[in-house]
Amino acid sequence: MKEPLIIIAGPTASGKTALSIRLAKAYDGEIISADSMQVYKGMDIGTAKIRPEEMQGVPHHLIDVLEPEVPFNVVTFQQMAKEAIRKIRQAGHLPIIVGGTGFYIQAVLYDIDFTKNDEDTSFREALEKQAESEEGRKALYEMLAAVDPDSAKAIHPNNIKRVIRAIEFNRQTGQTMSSHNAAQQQRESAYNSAFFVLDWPRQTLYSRIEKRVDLMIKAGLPEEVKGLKDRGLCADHISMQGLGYKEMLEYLDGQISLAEAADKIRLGTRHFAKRQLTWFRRERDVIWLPCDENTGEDALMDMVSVHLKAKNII
RNA sequence: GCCCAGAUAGCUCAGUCGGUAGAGCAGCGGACUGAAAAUCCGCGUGUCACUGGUUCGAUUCCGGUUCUGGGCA
Repeated sequence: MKEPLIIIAGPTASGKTALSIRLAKAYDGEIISADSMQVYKGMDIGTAKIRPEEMQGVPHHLIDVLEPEVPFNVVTFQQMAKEAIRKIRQAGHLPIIVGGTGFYIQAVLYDIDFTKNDEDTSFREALEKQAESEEGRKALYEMLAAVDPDSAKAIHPNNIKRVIRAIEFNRQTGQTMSSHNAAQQQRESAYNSAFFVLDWPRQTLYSRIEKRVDLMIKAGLPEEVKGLKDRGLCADHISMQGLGYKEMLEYLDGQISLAEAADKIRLGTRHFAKRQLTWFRRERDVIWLPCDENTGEDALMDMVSVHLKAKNII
């Protein structure tokens, strides 16, 4: 029998946190955050991070584990999440992954193989340098087409980030990205899992997002980012690519007004929520939980519990 | 009250020397396997304000009406 695993996913501002706490308390669970920004210490307001008093004693993993200067990525996440699951099971508890980063969830759920590479980034840096010019980008795409035609077909030439990664992957492993992806897609879930996605009417979700962004700014997002900027964080850091952070940096640098920054955050967050939903739609075996203003927490808990019982998770 | 300029996609506007129209943004859809809150791709029918006239044919020209700016009283 595979190990049990609950996943609570959904776009930003869909109510994942509240549901996860209730679930954890009801079924002796511990929470693993699948969020690329909440891992960072000192980034609280802009990430809508759960506050310690809201945790109600439920253990949380992968929140506040890195300094914002440190790069974070899916491989690190996968390692840390697997370790957290192991510990939670050891304690006899139920692991609950909660978050909106679909890629991270998939990496754990299907135990995707991220072949270990060496730490040497000089090759990638050379490719990135080449990508600065129009001709360089063309040459990179042609390089990919020569070495991995299938990936070249699948990746748009403008998506230079993925073109570079596919070239790098081939260089470091001797395999093609396309064959690796095809193999990984065959994987079965590594767990006896229930993958829930909170699903709101689009318009309602968007107004929840707008409200949340306004609250963040009132709650002191500009000051939070000011503090990070003062300690040396800038747009080059991965942590500062987070929504709310990159726009506030522009504001603090005097490039845009506070009102413009707020507009950009609202818009960027709506677009982000849309992308999250696109990801979950293509994911296999997800259980959509329809929500609207009248959906109570109890009703949500009931829906979830029915599925968990059917899968013998509880 | 008079004069002038507008009225075209959800918004800002372009355009049609008369043959029923197109950009940006918004919105929608999609991709994603070591930056993923990142990165990238695709999708444009709308009473061309209303109403008469001229015309084979009017969103386009002409008249009137309404509304919105601006100006003069």
